[in-house]
Amino acid sequence: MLDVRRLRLLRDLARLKTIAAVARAHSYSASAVSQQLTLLQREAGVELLARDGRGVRLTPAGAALVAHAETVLAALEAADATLAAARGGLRGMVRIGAFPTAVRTLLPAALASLARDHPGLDLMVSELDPVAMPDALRERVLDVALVHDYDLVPAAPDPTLDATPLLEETVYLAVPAHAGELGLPGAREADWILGTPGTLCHTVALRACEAAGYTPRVRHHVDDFTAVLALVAAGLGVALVPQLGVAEVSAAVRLLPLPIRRRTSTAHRRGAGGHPAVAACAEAVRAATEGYLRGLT
Amino acid sequence: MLDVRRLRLLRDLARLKTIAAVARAHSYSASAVSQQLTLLQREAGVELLARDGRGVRLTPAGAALVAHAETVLAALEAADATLAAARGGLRGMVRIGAFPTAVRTLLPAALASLARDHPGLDLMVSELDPVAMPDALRERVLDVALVHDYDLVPAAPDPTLDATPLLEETVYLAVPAHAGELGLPGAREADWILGTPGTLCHTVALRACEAAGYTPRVRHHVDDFTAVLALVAAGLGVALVPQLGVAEVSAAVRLLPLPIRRRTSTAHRRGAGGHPAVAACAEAVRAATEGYLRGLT
DNA sequence: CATCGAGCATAAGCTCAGCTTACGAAACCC
DNA sequence: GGGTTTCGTAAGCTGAGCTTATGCTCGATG
Repeated sequence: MLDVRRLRLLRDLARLKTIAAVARAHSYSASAVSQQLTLLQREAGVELLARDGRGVRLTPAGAALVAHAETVLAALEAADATLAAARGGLRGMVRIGAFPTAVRTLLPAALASLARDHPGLDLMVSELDPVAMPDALRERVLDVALVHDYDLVPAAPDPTLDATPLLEETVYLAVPAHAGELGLPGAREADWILGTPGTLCHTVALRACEAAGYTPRVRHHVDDFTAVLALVAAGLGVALVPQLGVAEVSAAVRLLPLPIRRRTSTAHRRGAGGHPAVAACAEAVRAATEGYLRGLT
Repeated sequence: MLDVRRLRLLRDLARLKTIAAVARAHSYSASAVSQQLTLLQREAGVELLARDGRGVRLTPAGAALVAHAETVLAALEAADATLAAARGGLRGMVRIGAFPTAVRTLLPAALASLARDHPGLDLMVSELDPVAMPDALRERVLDVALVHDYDLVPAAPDPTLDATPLLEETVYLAVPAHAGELGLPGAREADWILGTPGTLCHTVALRACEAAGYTPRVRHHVDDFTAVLALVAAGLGVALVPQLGVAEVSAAVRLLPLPIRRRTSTAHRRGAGGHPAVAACAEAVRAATEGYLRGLT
């Protein structure tokens, strides 16, 4: 019977593409991973990977085995979840990952209700950029995460994670109130305020401009939307801001709704949905979101 | 993450009831099994077993974990199956278990066609009593087995195995031609020819008589149905014989159909259904059965 | 009721799976 | 063509997990 630890390495290889990366993710030496994958191939009796340049790539058989590995690991995660339930339910550490805006808007109420209803839970919040969430979940650094999903960016459906939709917002183009231009095309010649490179916001803004037929002149790199809006109000540039990012609207800023939608979901490792603490967190965030949206209207 | 080897031990404990039996099944010392299960409990953080007299029993949490273990192990078996398919499909050893009658009637044609169509397969047939089949499958002594399922005996649906129905027969009461009695009640005073104790045939005959309101006077213990019919023809007693058991009917034997049905299925470990060799065997047996039945009418 | 055997747990010790570091080869980049 | 990255192999060490030995408890049996 196949060794599950090795299957996990193979699955991670499918995602991380290189043995060295898998080794880093598992805090192993690259040699150890290489050895274990070689042994897995011997067990399997088929070539699972082949050299490709100075790296490796999965053979079709390897990819097929990865699919099975996903189900095996999800089943193990589910087993863990029912054990956690048996262990007395809502106790222990839960690590929640959220993007900065959510930490300000959605999470406070959710955390308060969780702390009140389940005093046995040790909640830990990590502010993280959305792009880093999936990896953090998979590497078991996080248990629950708030993730984004734009139309513009390839949302790569992830077989190792389960996501349940939470809310959908419109994205605005924030421009100084006195500005004359309207909409994305009009911002072609404007100075742009983007997130720091590598963040999802950065990518989305680039893609949006690209779709409008130009590359923006990037002038500032700021992640915090309050700060971004302050810069816009000061007339220093334009920026993309999602609905959640505009808590109080300054009179010096005009918000032009764009046909870009931002969907937010709560995510967890597949199989961990049965974990009572995970389920409680997801539910608390959902309730807090509902409350927050009701408070806005 | 839970250790799969330990989960397997727990699952087998659920079936075999005692640590000692699990140890025997795995060719381990009882101590090793005990240690591993203790470690599994530590990993789980819940009591999974509790002492019960001089044995152990599963706690509810333990039973719940066993259910998850089943799905994990089935997924691993499925992974094995697709690897076998990738390995070039129909090569390697396949061990088939069948009851004696099937070995005579159904299997020859099936084996011939398998050997012809898939020369890479190494077929091994083991004659085994039906009651021993499930264990042999689980312990990986067999890959495919022909199993029985009477209305009379508790067919205990087995979550670790998959069975697909193959054929259904009537069971006859075989009596000497000159005998006057008719049906089961009339055989109350007769001498009975049964299988050796412990076999399924033995149990079924006892149950049938029990249902008719008496315990049979057992005179002979014979498993081979040809031999049984010879004894009946010689006037030495009566016996239960399934349809497959009566190849050629002697004039000295009268067959009275009973309202007892015997269903035969092909079975394999859950998840192994995708194994090309296993699938080919099951299909060959099915085709051979069809041919055999067509030859009878 | 005393004895015996079956089942389980713990202790102590040994072996091998699987990790590490060290090294070499091959491929991309400048 | 050096420098860097990636992978594989060799050699060696450590700990997980096996064994045997021992003791305890429970139930069956004469």
